[in-house]
Amino acid sequence: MEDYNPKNIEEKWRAKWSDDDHYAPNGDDKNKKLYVLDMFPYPSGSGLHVGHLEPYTATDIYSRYFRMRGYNVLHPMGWDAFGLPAENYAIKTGTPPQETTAKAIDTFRGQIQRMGLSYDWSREIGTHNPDYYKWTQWFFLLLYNNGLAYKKKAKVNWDPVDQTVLANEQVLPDGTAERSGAKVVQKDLEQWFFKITDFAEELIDDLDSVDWPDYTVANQRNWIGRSEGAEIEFGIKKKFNFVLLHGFTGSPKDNFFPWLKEQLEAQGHTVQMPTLPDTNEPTEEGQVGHVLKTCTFDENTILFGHSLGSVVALKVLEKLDIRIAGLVTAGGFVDPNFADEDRIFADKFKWIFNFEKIRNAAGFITVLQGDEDSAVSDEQAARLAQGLNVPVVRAHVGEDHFCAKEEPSILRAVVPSIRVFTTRPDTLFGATYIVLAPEHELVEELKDTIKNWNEVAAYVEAACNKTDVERTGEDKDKTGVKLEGVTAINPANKEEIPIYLADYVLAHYGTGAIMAVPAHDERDYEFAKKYDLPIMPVVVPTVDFAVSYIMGQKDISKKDIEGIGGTVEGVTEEGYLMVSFPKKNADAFEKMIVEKMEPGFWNEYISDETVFIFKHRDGAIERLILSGENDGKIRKLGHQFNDDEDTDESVWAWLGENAFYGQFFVSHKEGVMLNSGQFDGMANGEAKKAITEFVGGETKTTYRLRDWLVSRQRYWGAPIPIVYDPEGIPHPIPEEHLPWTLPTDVEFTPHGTSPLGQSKELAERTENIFGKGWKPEVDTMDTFVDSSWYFFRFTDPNNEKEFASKKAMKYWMPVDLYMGGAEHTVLHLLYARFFTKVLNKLGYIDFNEPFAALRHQGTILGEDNFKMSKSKGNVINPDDVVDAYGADTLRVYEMFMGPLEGTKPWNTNSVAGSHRFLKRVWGLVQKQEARIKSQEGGKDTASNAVVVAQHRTVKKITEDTDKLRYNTAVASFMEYVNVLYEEPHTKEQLDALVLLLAPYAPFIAAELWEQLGNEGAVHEQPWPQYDEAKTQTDTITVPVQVNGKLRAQIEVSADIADEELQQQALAHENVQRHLEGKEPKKVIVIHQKLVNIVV
RNA sequence: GCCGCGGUGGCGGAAUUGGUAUACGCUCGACACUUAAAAUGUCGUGUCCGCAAGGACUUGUGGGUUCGAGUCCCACCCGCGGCACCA
Repeated sequence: MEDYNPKNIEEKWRAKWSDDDHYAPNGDDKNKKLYVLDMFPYPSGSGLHVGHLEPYTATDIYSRYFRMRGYNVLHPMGWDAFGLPAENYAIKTGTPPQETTAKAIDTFRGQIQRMGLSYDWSREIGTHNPDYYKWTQWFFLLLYNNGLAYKKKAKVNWDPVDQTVLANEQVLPDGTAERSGAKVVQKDLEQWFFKITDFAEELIDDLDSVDWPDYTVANQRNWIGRSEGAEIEFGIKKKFNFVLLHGFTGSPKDNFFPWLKEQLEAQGHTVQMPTLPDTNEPTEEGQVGHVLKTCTFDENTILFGHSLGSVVALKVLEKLDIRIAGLVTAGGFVDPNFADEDRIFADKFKWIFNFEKIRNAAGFITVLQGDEDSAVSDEQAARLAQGLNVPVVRAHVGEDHFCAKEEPSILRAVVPSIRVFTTRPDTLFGATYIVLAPEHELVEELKDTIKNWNEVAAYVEAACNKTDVERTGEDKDKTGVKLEGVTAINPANKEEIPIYLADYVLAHYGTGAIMAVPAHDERDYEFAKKYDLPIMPVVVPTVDFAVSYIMGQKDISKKDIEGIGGTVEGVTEEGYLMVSFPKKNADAFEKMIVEKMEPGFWNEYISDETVFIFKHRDGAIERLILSGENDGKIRKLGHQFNDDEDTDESVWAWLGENAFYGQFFVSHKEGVMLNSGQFDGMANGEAKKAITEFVGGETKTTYRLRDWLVSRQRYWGAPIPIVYDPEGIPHPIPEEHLPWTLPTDVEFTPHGTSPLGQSKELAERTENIFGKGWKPEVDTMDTFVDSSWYFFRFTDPNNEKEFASKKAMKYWMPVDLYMGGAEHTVLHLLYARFFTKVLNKLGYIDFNEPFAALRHQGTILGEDNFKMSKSKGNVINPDDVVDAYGADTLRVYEMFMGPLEGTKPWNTNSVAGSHRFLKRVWGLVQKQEARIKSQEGGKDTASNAVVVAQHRTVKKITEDTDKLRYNTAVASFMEYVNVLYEEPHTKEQLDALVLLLAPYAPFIAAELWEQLGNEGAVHEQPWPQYDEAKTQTDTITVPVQVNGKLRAQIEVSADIADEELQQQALAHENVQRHLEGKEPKKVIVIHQKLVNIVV
């Protein structure tokens, strides 16, 4: 009888299983395919830790289990090999990342193979291999060619010491860099982005279709952050002096001109609308001269030109020696080359412009281009905009080339206004000021109008120099500055309201501007309090108010209120205590009032949501009750006892007078409109829509999600496949030049620019292929790009023509079980889903979500309950555990520790316990050999108990393995083995045990299967079956309760009738004793389960 | 603050769909084997009362529903994770 020696058997079987594709899928039955995937690791220099092994073992058990059930299982492994640690190591030591990475991968692979994990090594991939990143680059081009990758200037965190860009996560709350401790500055850099925001809606909606942990789905939703609301336009209170110039063959009576004039004059502006001379044969001198002669210009002038009128406008500005408020063009151009026909005026104008002069002569400039303009091409518009250094603004036109009688987009563009995004359009009447983000473009536009410009400019500069962290983190004390000399008009009530600049409004969210409603928004409230701005409640919460002055004998504290399930809603400035509590607690509430205050309190007026407002007032016995019904109406105050008091006060009058609204109104989002003109009395939910329509606003959904910045000023990543022509215009590298390889002639020490910039080879390569003066992009891609598509590659890893064939993806995808760390609940999963949606949209695949089911493993802590770390010295090295106990023990222990997703501490004693269990399994089989010998000729028998245990165990392990409940599965193994030690059994029970154990402890199972004299490999056997009938015992123990308390256990035949069971239960001695001679009122018999006798 | 998850012995954790709470393992104690230790085996191990039979209490706290609640409902407390001046 041999002792269990894991070292020997594990070596033996590992050698047998060592060929690359030992575990390659080999069937083609689509109905029985299973793709089981681990999040592939970053191969770090320090090797695998025990935490890696938990998910790997979990998916391995799952894969082996389904193989035994006849499934065609794809279970691959690879390396997320690009990344910072290897590069940082290179900076320190000069060792190229290629070398360290290759070494680390070998270590990882060796450790993984040692654990008996059944990966198909013929599909191994590494993201750093040119064969792989060729396709990463191909994906970049796919996005680029479909308008989903673009370059723009972005504000980034720059560490002046390390000379590199930092992620937001790497900047501490005090604005210093986590690593270097240097003060991080904001720097504008040209960066590449992926347009993930285009998919925000699907990324949220499709979460409904996946089997993922709740919190992962919630985190994704949270991150994407959908808000439904409206955009509303606020006019600026200022009288402008408009000069409107019509176009070629036009007149002020044509098109939208009369309408526009009427609209502007209605808003109080003055309008000059000259008839330009020789409209059918215009000349520059004639038209420009006429305008300069007949129109007056001042700093409040807004010059507008339609079509040729815009050319006239430009020429006029060239000649003006004062600065006007703004310039707007619609269908304008600076280039006489028309696609359709030549224009007669083409050589009557000089097509050279002094753009610099023009730009300086106008406060703001807007270039409008209608959709599909047949007269002016997009290119002409773009040239105009480029000269003026502004973006082209796309406008929906009423008719081609802005020729309708009404053109609202022009009206909007011509009058400076502020567009805000709000989720609470119902509170529009309560908007008492406007806040712009410091970066808001309007600030610059209004430069000439703002009286305190120096102060404003200083605030803007200070805000722009702050990092995001500084602006949003730590003390959120609100700061801001008022724009003097400019006010806005609330479009709902036409009130004039001030405009502030404050950094609590973020430029990149919504429109970068908000309407502030201090009565219904905490932040606005705080700001309003600080700057003494008016607060106007417009929604009264749908609750009843009961207002009471009570004789204050004892104080009611917050604790008293909460003790009876009430909520303290707030304290008014005058010291009133506002309280609400559920109606069912009314009695308790009254009791408290009586105890604390005075007798005879009432509760018949309390509804489900009643807010009480108390005021202690010595001697006063006055009660004011407002409403006994909650019907959404605003009630007048009434007096319960003191009829001589004034009863005409409105809720609002009372509340307003006491000015407690901050907290209370903000926390109640539902209610009835008030102070909102015609909308008074409407439910606020309805008012959202009604008020949006009333002011011509637009319903809008906004997302928190921002586009994905993929540029990294780093070496160890996939180079971005872009080159720049001598004018600096980016061009995609044609596919035939992929992989666009990472150069090796670089130094790793940071210089503040991307390491690729130093490469001579890369520069020469670029010029050789594209021509003199062409330059390569020197940034590499975020490593999250590499991992956003690797699961596709595994389905077809050696394909040289495509990233994966449609056939292979159709067969294998989506991933049936994806296992990995909870730290990836947001970024990696979001990016992978984004790539999948792009491929779906472009017709490469026909599914929408890459990972059908997802599970996370929890963290394994050190024995001291702290996270394992070198500095704490609590790291468990898996190699040591394997050396001491074998891989099977480590596998079984990690599965037995607790639920997969839980955080749990390592416990060396428990490892020994798992080892003991395997030794006991081993011992059973050794004894079996001896038993067979001693029983030669005799008869093998198994007890009933053992047969029942066998079938129950098969059932339980099958169910638990299906559901990845491995901890309870291992517990069942232990119970079964305990039974086998006590009861006579045959080889059948041992075979079942070894088969069940095969996915969990593959080495010992293989060895014992052989020792039991069975043919073939244990892992290729069919999964054992159980017989439901054999899971039942002949007799059962039924608990008997008296009044719900356990008083006896009776042993009865399993097929006993309920009546018989009841009789036996009643007959039991201890039961009789507890009945104390009384007749049972009721006896509850749960078939085969329980008897409860009620007396 | 908002969203999500959880709270059960000395520890990790079980408990079907409302039906014997504490399975399984660890720890600890006693015993057996041994010159001894390790290993192994047997028994015990929620708290309290009791020699025992038996009884009382117990799943974060307080209420509720039910013949019966760890499980369902209400309120609260605590812990973990995510987001956080996102209008």
